[in-house]
Amino acid sequence: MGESMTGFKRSHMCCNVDEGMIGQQVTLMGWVQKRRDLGKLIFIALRDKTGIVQIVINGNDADAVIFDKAQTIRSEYVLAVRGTVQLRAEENINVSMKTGRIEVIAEDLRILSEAETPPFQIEDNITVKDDLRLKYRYLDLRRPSQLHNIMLRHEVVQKMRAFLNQEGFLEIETPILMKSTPEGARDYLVPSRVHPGNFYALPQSPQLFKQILMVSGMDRYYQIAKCFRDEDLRADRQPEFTQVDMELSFVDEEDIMDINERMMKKVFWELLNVEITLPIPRMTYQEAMERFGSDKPDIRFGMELVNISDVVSGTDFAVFKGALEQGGSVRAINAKGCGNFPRKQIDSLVEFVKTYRAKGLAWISIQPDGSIKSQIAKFFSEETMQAIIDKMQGEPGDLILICADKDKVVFDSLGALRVELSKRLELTNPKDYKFLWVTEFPMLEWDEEENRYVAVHHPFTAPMDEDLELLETDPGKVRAKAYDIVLNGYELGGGSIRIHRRDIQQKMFELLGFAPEDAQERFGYLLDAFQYGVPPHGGLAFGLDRIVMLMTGASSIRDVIAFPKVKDASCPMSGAPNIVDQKQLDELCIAIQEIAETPSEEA
RNA sequence: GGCCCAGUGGCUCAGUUGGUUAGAGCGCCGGCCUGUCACGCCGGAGGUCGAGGGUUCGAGCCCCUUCUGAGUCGCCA
Repeated sequence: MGESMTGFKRSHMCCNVDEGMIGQQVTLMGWVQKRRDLGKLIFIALRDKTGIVQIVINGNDADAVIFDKAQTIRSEYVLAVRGTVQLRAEENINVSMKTGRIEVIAEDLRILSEAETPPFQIEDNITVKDDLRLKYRYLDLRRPSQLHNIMLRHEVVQKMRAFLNQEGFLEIETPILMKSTPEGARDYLVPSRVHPGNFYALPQSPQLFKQILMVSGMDRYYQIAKCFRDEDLRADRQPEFTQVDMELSFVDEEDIMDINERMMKKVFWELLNVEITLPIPRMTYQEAMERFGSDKPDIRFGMELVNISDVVSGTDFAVFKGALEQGGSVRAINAKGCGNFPRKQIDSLVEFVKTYRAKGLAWISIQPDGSIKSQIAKFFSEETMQAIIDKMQGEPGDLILICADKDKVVFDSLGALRVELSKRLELTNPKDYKFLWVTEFPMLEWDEEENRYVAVHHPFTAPMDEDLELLETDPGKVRAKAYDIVLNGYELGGGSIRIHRRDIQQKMFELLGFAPEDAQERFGYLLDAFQYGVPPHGGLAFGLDRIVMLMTGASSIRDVIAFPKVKDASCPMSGAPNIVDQKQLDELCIAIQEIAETPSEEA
């Protein structure tokens, strides 16, 4: 059992003890990182959130009770230590420790809490499986790298708050229990006890509320907003995540991009010492797709897509011909210096693009002597092969990878392929931060399943003024006043200028296939608000988790969230979600259907 | 739901063509040690090889089923 800390009051954090305090008495509290027992001399590395300091218990000098107690200490015990700061002898200095020039000679010691041996060692550079780490997340968070991530996240939020406050924003909370508007991602539902059979939804974003705040005249709003989406997880996607959400009145796209890039510049400079040159480059959606096959391109490396449809337009080669006849395209990337890839590796690239529904991948390998190896050479004349190589600026040692299909498949496949190649070839440096604005997103996208247009962003996104006429004639071609901020291949945030004209909003609902009463039922409170004087407005929301992930170099947003969920959206530590009492269900008038049992042994 | 990878002491892994008693490092426990800091030295404990079935004289290894986890596609206005 632990001892009381009565009579002990912490005077310093472990790493705040320094050379200026030689001879001074300090009281430290923390966890035992390590006990090194040399017999009559015991060293204890004591750790708190600031780091580690060395405690010394000398068998000749120390009180026998203290020394005996020190011998029982194990890793992760919680201690209170009172002692005197001492300069280490020259030969005992540990230059790799912040406190390596000093140590604390223990005069009194309390074991505040004993500890079981942890299931994994509390130190960096361990490779423990994620589910074990997350089951014992409180231990995992003791590791310096995880602690650092959480601390940096805190700093990022503070910097952003400070910046936005200075720019005249108000931080305002919006409801967590809100109205479900089934459009887009699945909602998490919360049953209402007072209204049996009725449900709240957890917000996928505070979108409508923040627009209404603009109608209220709040002028500039932000919120560190928890958002919820009941969709499958990814390394960069959690069912609950945090957005730095903002909305501004009387602004256009330029104003919003300006404020946000200045905020990013400040955060990266003050926290990482990374200089971001403004303005952040911009690229239209169209250009991003054509050049990188992605609306969130990683522009740290080249290997851009090239359309070679014209070069192969006269071909009889069925794969290319078929793609072109169906309105698709033939595009390629030049994997510089990959001409020496063995067949097995090329085959794995072919398999890779099949994930993206490409039927295959044609390749041309240019040997060091300039000769050509290609599985499609037999279908083309030498002149055509050479024309392809010329267009791809192929040189000896290069590997040209060609995909022919519908544009979407070609873009998805080659876009993902260039990223995959950059990983295999280690072309990118995670400390290299290349921001990009992607602009002029299409406003609508045809949904084959639902047989109607759906909003690419959301139904309140304003069309570009020059495309207004297209709303009537060719809605699929209308571009939106929408913009995404992209960093190293990740969508960090996105936003838009909103529709504030009633006629355009109605047209939009019409195109999306909402009957007027439908729109009123779902979004009526916003439309009502819009009848009472709505300022032109727009906004943006950042994925805080992703920003911090990229800033820390973590490979998953789980590493920058204190208590993340795992792939099946459960929490390995707390065990959520769980089955609830029948009594709770009864109170909510909820009946659970028979859940199909997994075929148990002899059911 | 699809594809793919993984599952062997507490942790991370090795384990040959299917062949004796399944190994290593770290951790843990005990002993020794007054300048360690990845302490050192000596000794020790610890395994249903994810689970079930099959093939075989013999399975950690081969086959089938299944569970768990990771990544990804679908999905994510």
